[in-house]
Amino acid sequence: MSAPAPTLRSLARQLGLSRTTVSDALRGSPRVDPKTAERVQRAAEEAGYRRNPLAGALMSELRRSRGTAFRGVLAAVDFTEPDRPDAAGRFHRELVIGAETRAGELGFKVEKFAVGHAGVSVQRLDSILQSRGIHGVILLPAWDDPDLSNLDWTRFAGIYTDYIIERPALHSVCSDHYRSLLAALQRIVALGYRQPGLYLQRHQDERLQFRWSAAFRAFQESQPEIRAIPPLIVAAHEQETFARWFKQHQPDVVLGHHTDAIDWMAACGAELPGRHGFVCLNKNMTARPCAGLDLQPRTLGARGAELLIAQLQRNETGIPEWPSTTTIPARWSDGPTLRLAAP
Amino acid sequence: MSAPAPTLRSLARQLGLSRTTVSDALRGSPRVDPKTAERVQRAAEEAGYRRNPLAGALMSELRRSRGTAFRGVLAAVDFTEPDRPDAAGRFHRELVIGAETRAGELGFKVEKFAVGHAGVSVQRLDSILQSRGIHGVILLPAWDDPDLSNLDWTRFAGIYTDYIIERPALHSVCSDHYRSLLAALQRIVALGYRQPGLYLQRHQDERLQFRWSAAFRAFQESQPEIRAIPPLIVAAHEQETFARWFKQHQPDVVLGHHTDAIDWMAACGAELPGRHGFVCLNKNMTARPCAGLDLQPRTLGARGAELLIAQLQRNETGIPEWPSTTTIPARWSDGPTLRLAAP
DNA sequence: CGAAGCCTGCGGACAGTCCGAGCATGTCCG
DNA sequence: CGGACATGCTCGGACTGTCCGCAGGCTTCG
Repeated sequence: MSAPAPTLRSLARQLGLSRTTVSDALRGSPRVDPKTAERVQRAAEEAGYRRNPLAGALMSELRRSRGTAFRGVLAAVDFTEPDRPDAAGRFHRELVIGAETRAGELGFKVEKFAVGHAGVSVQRLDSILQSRGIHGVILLPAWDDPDLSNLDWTRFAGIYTDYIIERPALHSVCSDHYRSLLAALQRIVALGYRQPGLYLQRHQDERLQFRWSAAFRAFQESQPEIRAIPPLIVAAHEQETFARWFKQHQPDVVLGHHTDAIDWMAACGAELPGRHGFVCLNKNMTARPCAGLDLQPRTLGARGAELLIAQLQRNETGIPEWPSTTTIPARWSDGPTLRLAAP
Repeated sequence: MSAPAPTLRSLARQLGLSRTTVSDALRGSPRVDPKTAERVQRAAEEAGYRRNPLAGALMSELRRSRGTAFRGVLAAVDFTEPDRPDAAGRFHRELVIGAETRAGELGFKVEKFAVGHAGVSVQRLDSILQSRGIHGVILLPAWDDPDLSNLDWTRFAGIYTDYIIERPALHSVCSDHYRSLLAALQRIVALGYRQPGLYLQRHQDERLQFRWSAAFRAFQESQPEIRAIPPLIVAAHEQETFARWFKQHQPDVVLGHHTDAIDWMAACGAELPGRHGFVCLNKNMTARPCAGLDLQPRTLGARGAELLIAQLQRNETGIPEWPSTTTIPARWSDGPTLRLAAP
């Protein structure tokens, strides 16, 4: 019943062979005599031997790297684009810091590469990565649809730090915008606000397949005590459009990316953080202090590195059959544009 | 430049201590002299020592289980509940099959456990898992909120196959309901339908934080050529309620879980799959052939096992600081309740 | 007949952990 | 004061599976 589980060594003893030969035989190495191999395999099956997966993973990694200092390098690839907002730079830097830190803990290094507009071509990147022996690629978020299908993905494992997962469809990590906005609204209501308004640039909502506005409407629908205000979704930010919407619908709190709206609200007679409030939907994209959501780029970068390294350790490259998206909720952060307790 | 990476042994040699003492010191064991411990920690930091997580995972497992060697076992835990719909059984079985298959490829086995109502208590589960040396737990979806915070999570790594990630908040894998519904609607519109209607049980939408209805409304909002029909969201399925809604709003295609609705539509004079259509939102929960979404329980189970094993290989147990949700899109599946091309 | 090459199998080294053993020092009590 | 016992600290052994180098025996061929 409780016989000790068979190991390579016990099996070898029983067969009168060395553990090495048994190991080689079970993995089908050409170094062992086919007759011996078959004998070993039969004995292993009879004894119910199962190789320890942890030991296997450790040893193959150990012997392969042969004492060299670092075990692997990941590439962080940035698409330089002419029309990307400058503020995105900070978000990117934080993502990379998170990835670097976590990768370091797991024995990997991260190196940055720029592609497109102000960087190298995709072809060139391919050959650089090949010659450097880099097999893990972290793709930083791009403003427009990037296209990396030209990379020879049979040799790489990759991960996006964004929702956009086409061309090619790889695994990705990103914020859980939907859930985070619901949580933020619950918080806001707990603070006594009753007429939340959403203010977005159309491109930003479309990029996320309308997750911001969908969560907002779902919340309005599920909370009868809230007065439903139609979201203001614009092509470009303009004070006049905003002011018209604000005066017509009179939201007592506005959620949005564009922090200039704080001034525009004030210009319309709003009192922040007393009767009115402003919540920023991505605090990492603005330098202005305010309450809002921290989309946690560091944590995202860290989890991305983790997922990528797990793939490399399983020796998996290429485009996954079913790409998955791993999301992390945003962290709420208080600030001077919102009251701290219900009045 | 490329000095060999410092190991426990090299560090010990350099300090004139044994590898054991160094290991104990770095892990804060009370067995070492605090002065020695500090000396070791400083030296380790200086040398840039980083412990190999794979070796750590292997060794702690190996030495802890003494004899009954680690053979990589995961527990699939099912919450037996009196009020869960029977159809859920099939979804669960598929999840487990997916997990078993993928785990097998990675050298792990899966064993099933039942908790609650018709199974063991959480306390009992804890001691069973401990004594069996199992450290990876896959939590199958529950109809109501399960509570597993009584498990001693410092010793386990766990993953949910569901959105619900409270008590405690672990990582999870589940379908991307939001994105899948958007994709399904796009497909339906391409087939020429113009008045899609959504039919849900309230509990099912609430469980997913309204993701079904939110995606539906977001699609209506973004597609002006669609006639917006208010979703029918009921406490319990009743033909009369459905018929009233159907006759009033006249959807030409209905999306829902409850396949009886197909008969109810026909009773209202609908022609399937000609002028009208029905799309099932979870084909794995019904035996009736129809068009709809395959939420891919096998793929979910496989990815869950993968994520869990990656944690075990990093020797990570306990409740993660930032729980993440990994989602996989549903697969579209044609069927006899929907036309195959635009008329 | 000797050198070269192949086939087959073996031993060493490697990672970090845990337990029991061992040694030195301190304490207590007869 | 000395033996018994306790405590604090350190060390060595054993454990997992893999990979490379090495060695002994055999065959081949000039």
